Amino acid sequence: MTQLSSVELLQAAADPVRWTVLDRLAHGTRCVCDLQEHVDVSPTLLSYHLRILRDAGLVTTARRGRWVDYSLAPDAQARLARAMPGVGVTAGDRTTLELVEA
Amino acid sequence: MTQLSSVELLQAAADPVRWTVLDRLAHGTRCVCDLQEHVDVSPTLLSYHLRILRDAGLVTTARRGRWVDYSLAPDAQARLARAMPGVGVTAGDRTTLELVEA
DNA sequence: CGGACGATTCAAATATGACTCAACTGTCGT
DNA sequence: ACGACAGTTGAGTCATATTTGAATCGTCCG
Repeated sequence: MTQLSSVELLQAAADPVRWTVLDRLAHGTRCVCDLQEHVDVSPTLLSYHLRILRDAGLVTTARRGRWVDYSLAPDAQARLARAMPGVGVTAGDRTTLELVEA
Repeated sequence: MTQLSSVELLQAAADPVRWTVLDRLAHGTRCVCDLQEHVDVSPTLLSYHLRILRDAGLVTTARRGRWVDYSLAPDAQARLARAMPGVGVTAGDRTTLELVEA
């Protein structure tokens, strides 16, 4: 997992299934079975997308009995924020809230 | 241009050429000929990628004589920030700088 | 006007990523 | 140990985004 580029990171997030998973994980740790209920794809396909998120280092996993729990990696939000084009330029000190509500 | 989803917006940014263009435009308005020097693809291909950014509403254009100037749309940064997964969750009031430097 | 320049469009070829299905691993309950 | 459950893996198929080359449009200059 050789430190991904900004583009590779954005590509990992720029998919309907993976975006939904990341968004759900932002609420906290979830087992695959929970994620499954939110995406309407086959278990196999979900697994495929989860592997991409794992490989990107955006999520971490922990087995709990039969289940596997997924969590957002601690630095996931920060790495994604840093991956946005024009970050070194705008930044200054605007809050994300300001950007979101602009 | 029917209001794009978060994923569609991220997909527009998640490409090496388009990311580079957006990043460069964050510095200010640039003609195609300037962008051309920063991407190492054929003029035809650059035009293809620029059209995708236009269709996404992330950039605007203005003809100036023989040249065409591209600018970041006023709300581009904000729309991209809003497109990040987990935005409604984290947000609070952390500065982008905090996220970037975490 | 005619040619050169900057940039875009079109149609066709290619490459990449998403998706499917069958087989597999690890864990629990009996 | 057996079978069911939760999830993953691997090898293919298919769709779509990317890429290419030829032709085109608008603008400037001699």
